[in-house]
Amino acid sequence: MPQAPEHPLGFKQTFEQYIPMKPEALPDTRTRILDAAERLFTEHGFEGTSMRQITGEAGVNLAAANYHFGSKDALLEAVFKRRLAWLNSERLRVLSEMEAEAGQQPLKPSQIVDAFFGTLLRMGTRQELGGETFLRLLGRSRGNPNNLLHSLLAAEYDEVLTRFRDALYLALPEVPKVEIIWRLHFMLGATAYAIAGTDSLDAATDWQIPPGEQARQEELLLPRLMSFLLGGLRAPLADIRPEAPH
Amino acid sequence: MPQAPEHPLGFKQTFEQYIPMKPEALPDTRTRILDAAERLFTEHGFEGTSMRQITGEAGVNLAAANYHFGSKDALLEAVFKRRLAWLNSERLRVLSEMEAEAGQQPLKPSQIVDAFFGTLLRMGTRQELGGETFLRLLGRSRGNPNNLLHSLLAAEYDEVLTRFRDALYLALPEVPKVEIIWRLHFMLGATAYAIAGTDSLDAATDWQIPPGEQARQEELLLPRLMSFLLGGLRAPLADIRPEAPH
DNA sequence: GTCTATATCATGATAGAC
DNA sequence: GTCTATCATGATATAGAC
Repeated sequence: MPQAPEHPLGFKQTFEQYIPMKPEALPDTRTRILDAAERLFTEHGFEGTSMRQITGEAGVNLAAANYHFGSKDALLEAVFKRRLAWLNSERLRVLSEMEAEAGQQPLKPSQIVDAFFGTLLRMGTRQELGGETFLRLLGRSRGNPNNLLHSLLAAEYDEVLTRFRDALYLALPEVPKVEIIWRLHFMLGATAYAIAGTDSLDAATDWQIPPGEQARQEELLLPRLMSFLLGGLRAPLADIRPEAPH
Repeated sequence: MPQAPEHPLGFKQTFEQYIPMKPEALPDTRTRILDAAERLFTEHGFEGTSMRQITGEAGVNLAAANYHFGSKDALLEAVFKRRLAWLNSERLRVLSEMEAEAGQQPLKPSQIVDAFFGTLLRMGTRQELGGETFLRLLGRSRGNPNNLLHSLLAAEYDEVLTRFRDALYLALPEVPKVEIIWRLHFMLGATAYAIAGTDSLDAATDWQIPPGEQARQEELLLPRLMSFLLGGLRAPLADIRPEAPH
């Protein structure tokens, strides 16, 4: 057996986890950095992750990250854009397809909610799209006080939120528009929290669910979330004393 | 006019913002540090805030913070415990009072939900309890990957969540317990998101609400949130093919 | 209890050889 | 495009005078 190469141990181990069989199947440097950053931002947050950790896990040189992305901020942007571009265009595609099938008929609220939130949750099962890792990262993004991240999200979500809001207006003509906006926010919150999955916090709050059941419970998240969201979306309106007509 | 004292400019300005009239009304050093940390953690996050910023804003010396709290981690813990101790004991008090009034009758779900989430939102209107600032900090805490914070929250929430979960079991005997747990999570998420209030993100998502209306809309958050939460809590159960009886 | 001064270390970024 | 070496900065924490 040849000796292990003289790389520092950390580098070698990390490098090998990317090439279990064929070295030529390694993703390129740029992609390896994005993958490592996605995973580490999810686990330790943006401020809690250093460029050295990222490049160490990716098995590339520190300077390579700055060569490819220019700065840590720009890397964060690239991490989110890679996934959100797919997610939001897929959401729009599904919604448009539903509308085309329905012809002049208005869509059902459950269809719209599924096109938005179901598309998101199903993305979490696809490894090539970031899977659970990106889902958790996205679920936590609102809690992150990073300004760059918020303006990025605002820009990436602008079109898709407008489209889905308008679809809900049409599907629920009897509900005041301002109430639909509020409830869309509440739905975003319930979903973000559900996918943010923090082990230590969950350990204390997932009481009474036997460990063997956990995996099965996970795959039932979508139907449970859907029924909760739709119940909230169509709940009787709060009794609000109007000062101006709606 | 006497010359300004020879303090560095930053210190003097920060100091004066605490004593508009009577110097003897200044909170003590410990409290000033807690207040400054609470505000800065809310605005820039834990990792994004330095001890120098905190002590600078509090108008105290850097070494004083370490003298009083020992470390930055311990300061974070103190910031949360100060508010959560009040909040969760108040929640338990309100729930117990309701149960005593109801005698043998089960509580209505709306009472339980209000005791938990209404107590939280009403806390946000009381400046002496941290007001909006602490509410936003708490709303973002799940997105924060800090391990210390999560174990702290898990410990602080353990008792109160168990009590409210059990109260919901009694109030909704026809709903399987596992479904109640899921829906309690969804309610936590919708509420956390609603109070996390991030200006730049809200700017893009609070579409179509005229700026003059925003303040009035804010005070209507509670009834709107309550009707959404109750709608979700009591929604028809998802159609899940059971493999084991509940 | 509060201050000054400082020890010690990790960070993001870059210069310049190859 | 990738490396080594390094710079400049800012972080937490503490020693020790008062």
